[in-house]
Amino acid sequence: MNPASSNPNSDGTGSNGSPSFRPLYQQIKALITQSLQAGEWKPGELMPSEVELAARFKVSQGTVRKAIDELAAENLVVRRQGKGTFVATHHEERAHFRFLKLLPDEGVPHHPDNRVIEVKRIRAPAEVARLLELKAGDAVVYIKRVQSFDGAPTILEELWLPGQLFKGLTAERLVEYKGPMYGLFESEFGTRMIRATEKIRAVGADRAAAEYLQVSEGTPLLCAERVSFTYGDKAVELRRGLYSTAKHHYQNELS
Amino acid sequence: MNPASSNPNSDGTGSNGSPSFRPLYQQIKALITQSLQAGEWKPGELMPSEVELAARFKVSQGTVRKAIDELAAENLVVRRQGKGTFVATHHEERAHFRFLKLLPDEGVPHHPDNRVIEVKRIRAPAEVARLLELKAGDAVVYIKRVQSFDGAPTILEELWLPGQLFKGLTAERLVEYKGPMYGLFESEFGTRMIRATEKIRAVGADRAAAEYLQVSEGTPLLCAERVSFTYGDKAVELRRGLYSTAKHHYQNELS
DNA sequence: AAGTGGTCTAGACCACTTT
DNA sequence: AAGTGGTCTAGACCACTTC
Repeated sequence: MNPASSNPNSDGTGSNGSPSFRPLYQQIKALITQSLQAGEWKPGELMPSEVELAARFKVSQGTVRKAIDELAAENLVVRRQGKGTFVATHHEERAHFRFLKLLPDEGVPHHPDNRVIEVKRIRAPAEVARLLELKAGDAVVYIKRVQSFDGAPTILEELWLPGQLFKGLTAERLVEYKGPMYGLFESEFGTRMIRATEKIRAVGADRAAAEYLQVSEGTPLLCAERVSFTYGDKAVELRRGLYSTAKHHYQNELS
Repeated sequence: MNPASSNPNSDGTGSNGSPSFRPLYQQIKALITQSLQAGEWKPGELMPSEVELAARFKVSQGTVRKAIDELAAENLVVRRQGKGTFVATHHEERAHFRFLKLLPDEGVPHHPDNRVIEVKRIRAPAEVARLLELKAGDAVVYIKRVQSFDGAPTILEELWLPGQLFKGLTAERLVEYKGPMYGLFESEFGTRMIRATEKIRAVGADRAAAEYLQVSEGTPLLCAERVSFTYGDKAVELRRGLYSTAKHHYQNELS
């Protein structure tokens, strides 16, 4: 029999009954993504080999390969030649700077020191609820913190997280935890950020911001409003950061 | 004969004599890139089909395919099923907004109106020369312009371009030209921007900027310093933009 | 030596566009 | 009907890691 004639799409309709053509490798990709989301393999863990997955899904290795290629391009998994494919994790140096875009004008980038100002549970304001795709009044965790580089306070950040997903999150756990916050979210709360959108503006420091960042009132600051998403494009974090750009800048690549 | 045994890399050294392994498809990719750079196929034009290229380079279609896949991922070419592969061009709606990151807070994005303030040829200041990888004192074209959305001046931009590459560039040609500036550079000067890096800061409007953008002095503005590159990672543009972010924001995707 | 991801090939067929 | 890019397969071999 000809190989391609065993393609379940040969009848012109996808296996879901939809009339439009859906490549096999994308269906496989969706299945693997579901397993990732369900936690069948945890962040940092080794996934089954391409050969195993091909057998499991009854497709050729090349088809599994193409599915994993896309997952790797989206930073959901990491391939390592000779070792295998691993579930991506925020507990890696390389992942840290993908979401920390503020770099020093001179010198090598390093991790900021964190000072937690406030953690509380509140009802979501309308604007927050809208961006997090919640109902107004739903519980959210509110976090306020300041990050410093070389002792100089540089980032004033406020976060809003769906209360449902972050039940045991307290100031203590946030302070205790060493490493990036997304690592904490991933390990302790099973919520993995995979992409985000940011809207950036220039604003003047109000009195509170000026005090936290030790600048004078009215100093121009970068204001970055971030909405982060986990699997299935579900919004799971709203973050508003005020960046002092006296000795740092927001680095971006256009391509 | 076994197919793979005809791989010229089988001896463990690349055809360039380097000791490290270099996949065939990357060599093909480099050859195609050279043809793009040399202008063998112009922006917007149809390229040879995968079958033709495979014959030309004496490799399988799959190998050419993988090379073109990467070129498409880097936005150097555009694939269109049933039609062929085309050289990417800035004369397309889709390309415009890849380098125009400032979007309106509300409503649909549209193209700005341009007002050219100044065009002159000068000797490159040290800082400009450094970023453009020129010698200090080399000739550069300096451009200053204001861009408006709905009649409201929003972007004050200064540009520095290597004089060598932009010999006939005058204010007249800049004003006459309809469409995005990168389109002009591509068609009239044979220089195609393919990627850029930006450093973004918040600054206060100085007196000149305040006047051009019709805001009060000291108003916080986004300052975006862009270095653009053409084939071979050669820097070909320095651009410093001041953005009024009262009704617009810089939109970015993190992934 | 065995297992993994990575490369390359050859061939078939599908989806889409144009003739 | 013919040509293009897109998908899928099967098989071989390479580079790298581990045992």
